[in-house]
Parts: sequence; structure tokens; C-alpha cells
Amino acid sequence: MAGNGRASGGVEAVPASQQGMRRQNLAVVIGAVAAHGPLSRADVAGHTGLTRPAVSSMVDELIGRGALTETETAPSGRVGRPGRALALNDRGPAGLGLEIGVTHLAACVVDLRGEPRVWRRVERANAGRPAGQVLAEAAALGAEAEAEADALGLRVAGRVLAVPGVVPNEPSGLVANAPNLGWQAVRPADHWPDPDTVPEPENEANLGALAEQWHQGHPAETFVHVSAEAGIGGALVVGGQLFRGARGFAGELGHLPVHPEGAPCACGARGCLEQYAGEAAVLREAGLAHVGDPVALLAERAGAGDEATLRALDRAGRALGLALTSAVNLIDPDGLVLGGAYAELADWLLPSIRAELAARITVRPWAPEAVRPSALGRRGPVLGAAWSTVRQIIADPSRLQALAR
Amino acid sequence: MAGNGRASGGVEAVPASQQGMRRQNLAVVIGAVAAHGPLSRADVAGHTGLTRPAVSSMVDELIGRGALTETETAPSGRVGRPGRALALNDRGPAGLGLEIGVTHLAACVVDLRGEPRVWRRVERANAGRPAGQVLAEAAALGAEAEAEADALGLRVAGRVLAVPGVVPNEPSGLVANAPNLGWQAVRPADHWPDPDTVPEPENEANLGALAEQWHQGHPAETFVHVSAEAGIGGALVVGGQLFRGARGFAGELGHLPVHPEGAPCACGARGCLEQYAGEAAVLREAGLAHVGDPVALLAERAGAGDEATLRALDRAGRALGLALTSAVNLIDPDGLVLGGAYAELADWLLPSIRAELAARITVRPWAPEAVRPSALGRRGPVLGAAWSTVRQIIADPSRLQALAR
DNA sequence: TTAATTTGTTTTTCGTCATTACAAATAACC
DNA sequence: GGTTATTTGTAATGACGAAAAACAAATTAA
Repeated sequence: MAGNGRASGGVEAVPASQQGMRRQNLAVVIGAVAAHGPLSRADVAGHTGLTRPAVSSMVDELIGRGALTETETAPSGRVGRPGRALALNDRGPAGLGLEIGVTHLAACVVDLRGEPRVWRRVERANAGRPAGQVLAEAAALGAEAEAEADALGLRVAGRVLAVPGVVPNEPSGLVANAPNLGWQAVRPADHWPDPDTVPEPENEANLGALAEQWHQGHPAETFVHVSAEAGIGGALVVGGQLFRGARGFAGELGHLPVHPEGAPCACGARGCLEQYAGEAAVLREAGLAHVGDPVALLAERAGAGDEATLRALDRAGRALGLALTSAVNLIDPDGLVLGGAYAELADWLLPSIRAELAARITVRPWAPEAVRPSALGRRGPVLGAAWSTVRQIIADPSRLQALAR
Repeated sequence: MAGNGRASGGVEAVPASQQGMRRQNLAVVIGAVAAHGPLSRADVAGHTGLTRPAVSSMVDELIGRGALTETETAPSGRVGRPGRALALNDRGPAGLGLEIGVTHLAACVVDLRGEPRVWRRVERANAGRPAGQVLAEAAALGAEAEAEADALGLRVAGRVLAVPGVVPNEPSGLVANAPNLGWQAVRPADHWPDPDTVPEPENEANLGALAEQWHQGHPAETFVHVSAEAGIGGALVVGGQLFRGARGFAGELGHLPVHPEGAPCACGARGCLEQYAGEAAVLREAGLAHVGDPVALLAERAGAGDEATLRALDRAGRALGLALTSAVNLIDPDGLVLGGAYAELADWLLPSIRAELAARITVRPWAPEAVRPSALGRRGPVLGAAWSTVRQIIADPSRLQALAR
């Protein structure tokens, strides 16, 4: 599930038990294999500090649950009995990621190694359509993907749905508001055809941020992820964990006041970032109509040197730089990541963003390269949704059912 | 120590051991006593889910380490054998808090219950004096306080020093920059007379925020603490833990850009919050000279209805409101706390802060009462410094030496 | 072929908590 | 006042999991 990093709720520390110890050590073992490629039991013992017998016992259990497999033993060339290589099972538990975008639906299944094994993507104009209809189509796409995964020997163990909207901490499972889809207080579970495959919804910017984090492989990074798809989404990752804030609204920087007395915004305030760096604002400033794929259009015009487009992107970059200055002052992150559509426009946005940050961040160390485009771009949210399940399994494999086979 | 909440560093999960289980359960037991007043062993078992024998065993150990004591058993009035009340020891381990301010030094010793038992405060013009001299005087004050604590049967187990400056995560023990004192890269350990009593430095706004948190007793709150003492300090508390950011600069909102094209700031940027809500800026705007206790002067003038002062405070409040709008959008906190000098000026700052927030936070739930003045005001930092040690002991009592008596 | 080395498993030991049983201390009841 | 019910704290026993020690298996080096 994508619920990592939620407020820990009750503060009463829970007593430690022997079962808890076992659970944590199972996670340590599978975590070592996940982090350092194929390892023998002895290697795992060396990496983790557990003894070889303890590792052996847990490996047995993890194999029984389908999480690990013994693979072909590569000749090591070293003296002594060769170890038997352990790896994450590529025919075991898997994660299903679903995405509902304004103009498309997507699904993706990843195996325990994180490798995408099934892809589905269809264009659909979802804005304004009844939520039930859209969700039914997403469910159908997910069922197709699951069937294909099944044929590959994969067993989907969790489902997460990326939506371009706000998903509050409480009550869970609710999409409170997705303006670009026209959704208000939609609960996917209420419209899902099959109650056994209901996904957990999560904000797409949050999932994109997690995807970036896992893709880069810097495990404990703290960064701010900004993405654009119709609205402006933002997400905070702190020490490798999603930071959702007290109610789940953290990181939403579309309405940060960048020019306090500036243009009035639909939200009722003035000078919000969205009025300068939102898709609609940039298109307006560039003198372009909102048709087809507006991001591709902007990139094409900017690449061709169109003055108005370059000016619009420069203005957007400066506004983003201002908003990110606030973020850096408050959060002190390792880096800033431009995701979604911003990743595709990074060539034209980065210079003004970096210039603005360099001019305004003066009392602490700051390197322009700390701002970087996302490596995943628009695929981030689906991948993040699918990876969420897999990461959760690796963080606590004790929840896996033992294989019935 | 004040190092709670630092980036967890190595991400390799550590294996769970039986000693670790014991350590955690010791913390659970003492935590239950700390949270719910005097309890019998059976009460603790009920609160924690541990069994009575397990609790008994751990209570024995905690008494041996001086953390708990059996107190007078109050007649319960209920049937059955009466329990023997356990409480935090008020003659055991203690925390020493030290503070170096621009115009004063302070020291404070708290017992395990968190009760302040020794207070010291002297006025000193510390700005611009050699750091070694100031630190030597702080050490002397601390030694006095420790001697007095010793006479009360207290045993100082940790020392934390609040400074009005930046304390980065790495290298630890370093005050990188304290502009109001004129310090640059000062390491208290290098100037401390007695190597056995060297304190760990920490930013005073961070400690003030922790103090507020513990004083209120809302354990897992997420809030932003803003304080003023010469500069503007800020701190983030997330789920009850200090959030220091990747390098230790998190929460520093003095240079948040509130009016991007506004007044130039000493930092090199334009329109920083400090230019509108900093002490110097407010005094200038109010037409007052910087003499004696400027905060008291401002409060007196404002209370007397002085127009220029009221205008200056209103302007400061609106700027703070703008900066806090960014903080709310990014962090989604439970609340905002005005600390330090701002707490004493809250009557005149709060209206404009709240108005600005109400006008600008539109896309999420927000209540004006979420902004509140600190209950501790200027005593927050010393108390936070002293409490840090005590909280750390309660979070992990296994580190306590067994009593030699 | 033998020795050295490394791996993985088996056996034993140890530490921790849970369960059960029991003694001690009190209130309620007759 | 004595008996019973109830609750507390401790002692004895058991279960579980990891550590330590011992050992069998598989490889390289000599």
C-alpha cells in the first residue's frame, strides 16, 4: 500500500515480542537480497550481522512464502564450498499499479525485483465523465493486466491507484477532490466491480516522487518533487518515506503565494504559483490553444525558438524557482525533482529555476545541480503505484501468505 | 541529546535481537509511567499489553538504574490487594539545559518527571565577545547549577546548549554560524573547561519547539514553530520529532521570500521575511531605537495604542502570515506556534497573521485557532534543552548506568 | 589424494517473554 | 471476627527465537 509515512497515530510505543523480532529479521534478510543483488546465505549473514543459522531459517521461510528463490549458482572462483545464490522471486508476489489520468488510463504489473512485466495504456478523455464509468474501465484494464501477469506466474498481492487529486489521511480510501477529473468525494471501492481487487487510491504526485526515489536507488534521500499534469502537484519524500502531513495535503505547492499581490486565482487567493506555472497559464502566456497534447506542443514550439513560448516558460521557471526557494528554506532537502510534464520541459525551465534559487538561497549551501528532472517522467505515477506494493512486501514479508503449492 | 529526528543515515535495517527487545520494552514500561502518572505494576501491564511478570522484571531493572521509585501507596478504595505505586524518580537522573542568548546566559536542571528543580539566569551582553569567554561563563553557570542539583540528589546525565545559531547535522557538535553573537564555526567542546561536562549544542528555535511540544502533552503533533530573538528562527516538529532536514537547516524561515521584488536583505536576496517581521525591521517601522529590551518596549507602545507601533506590528503579522501560508501549503501541519518574542507580541500579531492565512489557504481545511502563541515564551529554549536529555532517557532507559549505591 | 577453506545445517545454549500457579493484602459479606 | 472474593506481585515452568558450537558437504590448492 502507499500508506508509508502516515502520521504514526497513537504514540504509545508497542511492546516488542519475539514474533516482532522474527518479522523484522525476515525484512532484514529480504532487504539485503533486494539491495545487494544475488547473495548466498553466508553473504546475507555478513551483510546483516545475523548468524548463518538464523539466516538459513529465515530464508527457508521466505522461499516458502514465494519471496525468494535459489537461482543458478555462478562459479565464484574462490576457495571453499560455493554458496547457493538467492534472489528475489520473479515468479512470485507482484504489485499492480493503476493510473487514472485526465486523458488516459494505465496499468502496470511489476515483480518483486521491481521489474515491469506487464504494461497497458489507453487514451481516454476522463474529465467530466461519471466517476463510476471511469473506475469500471480502470478495473477492466487492471483485470486484463492481472490475467497477463498470471500467465507469467505472477501473483498480484496489492493494488494501488494513482489519481490526480487529493487523498486525505482520514478517512482512508477516499479521493476527496480531483478537480481535473471533476471528482468530489469519490470512493473507488464503491464503484469497483470486483470487491477482491479494490485498489488503494493515492495522489499521483506522491507516487511519482516515490517512483523517482526508488528508481534512483538513493535510499534515504529527502527531496521535493514537483509535477505538472493539468494542476500542479507536489510531494515530499523525507528520508526515503513519503511525508503526507497531518491530513495528507503536504507538498501541495500549487497555491503557494509567489507574488502576493499578483493575479487572482480560482482558489480565491492572489498570486498562486498555479497562475504562473500551471499548464493553463503557460499556454495562455505563450498564446497557444489547449488542444491535443499541450506539453508536446510547448516543447515543440520552444525547441523551434518561438519567442512567446520561451518567454512563458521562463516566467514559469522563475515562479517555480520562487516557490522552491520557500521549500528549500523550510525543508532543507537534498534535492528538487521536476516530474511529470515539467520533466519534458526541463531544458527551458531549469535555467530560470536555477537562477532564481541561486539568487535567493544565500544563507545555506546550495548547488544548482540539486534541481534535476525526473528520470521517469510521465511513467512515474503508475510505476510508483506498482512499486508501492512490492516495497511494502520487502519492508514486511511476514504478511505474505505461504504458497499453497 | 537533541539529536532526535536526524536523518536516519544508513538505510540498512538493523537486525532485531533479544537485547533490542528488552531495550524497547524497558522504554515501553517507563514510557507508560511517564505518560499516565503513578501506576502499579499491574496498571503498567494493562496499559502496555505486557504481562505482569514481564513488567515486574523490567521495573526491577529500572529501579536499579534509578529511573523509577516506589512511592507511597495511595489507598485505591477498590477491592483486592493494593498495588505499589511507581513513579519517575525525582532524585535520580536529570537533564541540564544551558542557553547562550544575545543578552543573557541561563541554566536549568530538570528531574526525570520534567520538573525544573534548579534555575539560573544572568544578564550578559554576549554579542561580539570572544566565544571562548562566553562559553567559559556558560560552563561556570552550568557547574553552579549542577552543584545545586547534586545537593537535591539529582545526577545530571546529559547536557544540551541552546544557541541562537545554525547547528548543522554534520559534523556534529558545531555551531556553524550565529550572526547575532558574531560566531562562525565555533565548537563548544574546544572551549569548555571540563571535558566531562561538554554540552551538545542545538538551535534555540528547535529546542523551543520541542519544549512547546512536551509542555502541551500532545505527543504526535506536527507543527511549525516561529520564534524571534534578534533573527527569526523556525523549527519543524513532525509527529513529535524534530525535523532537521538533510543538513540541519530545516525550518529556517527568516529568508523566505514574502515580497519577491521587495526590500533588499542583508543576505543578498530581496523581500525576505526578516525585512518585514525581524526585530530590527519592526523597530525601524515603529520609529523606535534599539535600546534595553526592545520587545518589552514594543509591547508597551502597542498596549498604549501607539499608531506607528501598531502599524509596524500589523505589517509584520501580514508578512508572517504570508510565510506561514507557504509553510502550511508545504507541510500541512496540525498547528502553528508563535514562540520567543512573538509570543509576547501575539495580541497584536495574531489578528493579521490569521487574516492573511484565512484569505490565502483556500483549498484545504484550515481553522484560525490553529495559530497559537507559545505557552513558554522566552523560557522555551532552556527548558527544551534540559528536557531533551530527560526525553532521551525515557525513550531508551537501557543506557543508564546502574546505580553504584 | 590430501589439506585448507568456505558453506549450510544440526545441536546445544541462552535470553526473553508468556503461561500457570501461588502467596500476600485488601474489601465485602455473613 | 472470620470467611470469601478479588486483586497484586512473584515464582516456576514452558515456548520461541537467536547465538554459539559442532559438523557435514563442496569446492580449490597443493
